[in-house]
Amino acid sequence: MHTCAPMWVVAVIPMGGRMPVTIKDIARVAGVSHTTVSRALKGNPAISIETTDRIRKIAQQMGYTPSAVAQSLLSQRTQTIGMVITTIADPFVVRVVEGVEGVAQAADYSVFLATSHNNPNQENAVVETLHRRRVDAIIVTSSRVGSLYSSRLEQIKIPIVLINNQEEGEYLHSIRSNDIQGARLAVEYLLGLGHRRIGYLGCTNRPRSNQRRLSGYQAALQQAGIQPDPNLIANVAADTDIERGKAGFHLYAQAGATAVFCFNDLTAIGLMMEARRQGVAVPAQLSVMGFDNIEAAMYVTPPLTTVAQPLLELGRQAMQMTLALLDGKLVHDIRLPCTLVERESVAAPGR
Amino acid sequence: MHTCAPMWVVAVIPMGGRMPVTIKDIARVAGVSHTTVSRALKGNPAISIETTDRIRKIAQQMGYTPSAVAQSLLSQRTQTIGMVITTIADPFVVRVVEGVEGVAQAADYSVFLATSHNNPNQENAVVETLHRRRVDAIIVTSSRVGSLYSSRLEQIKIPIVLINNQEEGEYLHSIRSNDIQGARLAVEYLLGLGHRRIGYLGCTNRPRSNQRRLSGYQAALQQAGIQPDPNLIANVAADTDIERGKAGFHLYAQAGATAVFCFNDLTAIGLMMEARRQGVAVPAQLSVMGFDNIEAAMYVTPPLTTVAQPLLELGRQAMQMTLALLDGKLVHDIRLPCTLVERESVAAPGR
DNA sequence: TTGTACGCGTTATCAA
DNA sequence: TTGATAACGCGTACAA
Repeated sequence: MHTCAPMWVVAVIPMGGRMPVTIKDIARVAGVSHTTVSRALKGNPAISIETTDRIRKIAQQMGYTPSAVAQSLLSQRTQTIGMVITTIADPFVVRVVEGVEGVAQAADYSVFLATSHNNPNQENAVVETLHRRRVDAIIVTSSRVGSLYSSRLEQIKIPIVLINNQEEGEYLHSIRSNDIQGARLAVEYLLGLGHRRIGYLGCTNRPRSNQRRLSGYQAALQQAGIQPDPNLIANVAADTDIERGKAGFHLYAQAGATAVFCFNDLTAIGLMMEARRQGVAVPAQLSVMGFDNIEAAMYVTPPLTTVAQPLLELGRQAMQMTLALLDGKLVHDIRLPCTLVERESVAAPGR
Repeated sequence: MHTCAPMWVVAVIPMGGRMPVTIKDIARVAGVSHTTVSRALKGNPAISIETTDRIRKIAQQMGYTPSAVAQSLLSQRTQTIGMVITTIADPFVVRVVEGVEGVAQAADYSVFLATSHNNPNQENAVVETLHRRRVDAIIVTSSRVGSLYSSRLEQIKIPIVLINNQEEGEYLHSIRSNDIQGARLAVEYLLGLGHRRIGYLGCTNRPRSNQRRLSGYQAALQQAGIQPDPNLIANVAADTDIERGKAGFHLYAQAGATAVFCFNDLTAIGLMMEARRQGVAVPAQLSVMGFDNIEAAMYVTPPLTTVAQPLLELGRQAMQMTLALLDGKLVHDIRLPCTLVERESVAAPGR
């Protein structure tokens, strides 16, 4: 009697359950113990070549993928890191995330994204969640808090790397760009063009960075023999960076600045928008300098002259530092220099 | 004999190992079984009030956090989803991620971020990694491939939600904005202002969306009794959207368009940059219309008139759909309408 | 060369 | 009211 079963059906592989296939499933099909399967898949030389091949073939056909969950439970390592950010809506953050993710992926680490919305409670909550998930390390960007949950972080004994953090901490590792040097760079450039009445438009929600940039600004002025004028310095509280920038227009209108150095690019863009609305030409009547070099800085009119923070590099090195820490290595904090990006929003002061 | 032990030291709580504390550690300290600890922490009414309180206090002091890894192994659920994106550098993607993450966090899900760089191999690799980590579901944005790994996705029997995907798939769920309607909206607006020679500046790396927007463009023209002129249609291959936009300037220069509808905002911005460089005024001589309504569209000069894709909403609803699927509910694909955002890069054609 | 037994941290079942 | 035991998927020490 002739059946229709084709020659090449060697074994009937049962599939179609909802659960992922495990080494036990493979073991059952292959007629060996799950231990043998485990060894075969890892290329353990103790297992005969034929068995290994056979098992691998079956595993492939059954679409087997090892469970990182089970492996983690055993190894006490999840190959996972948590990235705590204020909000992904911040273009500053985006580049940093990009840097972290790239290095992480290359090192076979996966990244949990967790946003805190600059809210201390939520920041505590996400840290707690990450710990529950047993991430191997945590990277935090631009946190205001730090001190708040520090006692908790003492208990969670995993590497913590802070990027441009606003608080100091003993047991934490940090990496940041050199705000002071960056601010000096900006102001020296303006001075070099002949500006004497230079404004500083700062913020209130990132006190530490703001303070550093202000210091750099003041240092550059003093070195040039100019006494900083308080009227030319404004730390504006506002809902958004753009709003802050618009609100800072008085530095030109009232205080008579010929150039304004802004806390960040979005603030600078806001200032330029307000200037245009008021019919003030940038840079002919007012020079505007940003900080960060976000992507949009290239596209605005005029293209924004700014201080570039090495955002991508900040993220990359943060992840590299994390890997080093996970490797048990000693690391020292890192401060990356900023660079000036000359575009068209700054010119010599009008006569 | 008098010892120095102070009265208030009720128990010596051993701490300071590198491993996180487990319920067994707590059980040892409390002098009960780990089962009791588990029950007490979960508020099981079988455990006496005092024992429960005592155990909870100890757990707190020891800084206990349950291991999601162990819980996942048992429950076969990780409360985790994977988000596959091309690159976080795309402002389009950023908003979508924001939407997904917000809803996920509220539902107590964590999000793995995985970038594919629009590279099919890497896309396969990240899907494999996510499966290894036993994510409960996967959300993919703007994938070109889809078909490539579909056979693999058949084996991984978890919900897959595609956002603005470029390929069709049977067993996949999808959510996207209505490209055709959005494009019609744009072109009808231009027609209403009196434009007759309207260009379309498209791309090659997002064939499906591009085709849909082109269709909408053509439909609007035909409905107005205008035969689409092939010279006014350009699908430009370029490294970046900005480059594509610059390259599309010939639609004005050679083909004599009075308005150009661009595939996306960055393309439109590139076109405006080139126009400015060539001394062509936007919108006086050339109207430029974008698509997406990314953040930068507000800041460029002139502010870009564009079609808003509901990016945040796309992300939100994708995650909500995912939650519904995880809940075993039936869902149907979603198409969200686009809206027109009038700004200043479009005007009536010059006489 | 292969299999058995145990443990990772947690929950569920059954027994006391 | 509490405890012992098994199980989730995997890897490893030890035994055969």
